[in-house]
Amino acid sequence: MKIKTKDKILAVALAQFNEKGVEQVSIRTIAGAMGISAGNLTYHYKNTDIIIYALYLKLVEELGQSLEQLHSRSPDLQWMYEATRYNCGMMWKYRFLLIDFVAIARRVTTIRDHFRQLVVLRQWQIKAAIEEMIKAGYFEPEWEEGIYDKYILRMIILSDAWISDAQIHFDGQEEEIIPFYSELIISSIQPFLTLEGRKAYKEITDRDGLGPITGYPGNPLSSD
Amino acid sequence: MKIKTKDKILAVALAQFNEKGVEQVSIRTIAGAMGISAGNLTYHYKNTDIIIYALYLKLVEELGQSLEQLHSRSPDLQWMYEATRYNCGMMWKYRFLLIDFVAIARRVTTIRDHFRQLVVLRQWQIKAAIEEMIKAGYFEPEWEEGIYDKYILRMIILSDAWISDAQIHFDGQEEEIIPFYSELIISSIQPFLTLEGRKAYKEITDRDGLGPITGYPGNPLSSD
DNA sequence: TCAAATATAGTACATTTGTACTAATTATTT
DNA sequence: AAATAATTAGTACAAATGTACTATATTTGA
Repeated sequence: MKIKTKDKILAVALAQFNEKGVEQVSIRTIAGAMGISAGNLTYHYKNTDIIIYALYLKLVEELGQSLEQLHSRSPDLQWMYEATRYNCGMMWKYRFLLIDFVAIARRVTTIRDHFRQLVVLRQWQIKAAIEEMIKAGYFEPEWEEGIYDKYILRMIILSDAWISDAQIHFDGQEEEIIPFYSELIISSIQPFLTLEGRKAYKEITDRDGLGPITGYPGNPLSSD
Repeated sequence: MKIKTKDKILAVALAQFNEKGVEQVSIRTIAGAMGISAGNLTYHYKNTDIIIYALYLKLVEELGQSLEQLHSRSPDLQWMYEATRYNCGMMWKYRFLLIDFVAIARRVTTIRDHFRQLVVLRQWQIKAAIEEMIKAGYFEPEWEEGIYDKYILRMIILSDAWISDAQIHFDGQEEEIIPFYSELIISSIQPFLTLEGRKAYKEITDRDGLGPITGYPGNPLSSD
């Protein structure tokens, strides 16, 4: 019983944050949607900042769990594909955090510091995976200093930014969004693949019915 | 005299938006910084939304001017480089718009619709430039359907997202930010270049002293 | 059971924000 | 110079927000 209310608050808050954005949600809107008093809500969470922080911790925890699972396997293309897909889903679940991240980081500085470390971790991880796959013959060896470092940075930025893009360019059709953008992110490895890498990549994408981009609304590149 | 106040309001508002974020700025904070009354400010701009919209129009106009200039030349690598550099500077000047874009688009729906069209335009433009450069032998011809379309989309997302990334990972050092990210964006063409393209690219970056990434704070990839 | 801890509702208050208005001042125009 | 328009200051108000507090109600544990 204890835990139930606290968890429900987080769930309702998450839904409201995602739908309306951080600034449009207050203790009172959450309490109102739950049918409890605002005074009661402050008993559990003093203000919205604390709720945001709690949700951030949940995201980090869930991402961490996926990392553990994936860490047990040796990284290959399939691994990269699954990891991206999974992370995109997770981020979409907590999308308000990424959409308003700068504003949130300004309000809750702990999140900013923590996130910085997270990014560093991700960089190491991807770097290791790529090196592995160069050895395995899927990725071209680095033909000039620093190209993979830059690529990793671009990929990480893209991994956080696609949600904002989706929020602006799609209206509503949730089911299409995650497949679309996870493919877009994954496809950034294409120009680095060897011939063998391309073959392996094609196998994976064919299996999942991926191909040229479609469904980007109002898009001249979109083949519809 | 007439115009002066209106323009100064926009200037002060821009500075405050960039520094504190959209939600922390009100008619009163702007008026306070200017030393005029809030009542006076509402005479010129009824509320902050209208100020935001005015600033958005200014950004669009300034970007349009750069497009015109660049349009008179035939697109080559040098052109792409300069365009990126210029656009980055412009976006940094109006960075609050991009940082809180989703929140702003929710508040001022006109901006959202307008921005969607803008993105479509940019896609066409880049697509045309790339086709040109494939013909010129700088870019590899498309070895699989759709790779350039996806690349363009990734590049556009990155072009809007780097500012948020900078806001989180850099503290203060403004001078470094624009060179750093404009190079990061430009470098995304590297894996698509032919041998000849690589040579041309190297010439450009060498001239400007660009190379492997440095200066990304707390970065394992950063060579310091 | 019955005291203590936990949870809930309700109220009140200081701040802030957009908005609307009035009155005064300054520029412009005829 | 007089009249008109444009600009500015100041005030007031309703709505919303975080915060703090009190008073019940409910659960828990000894």
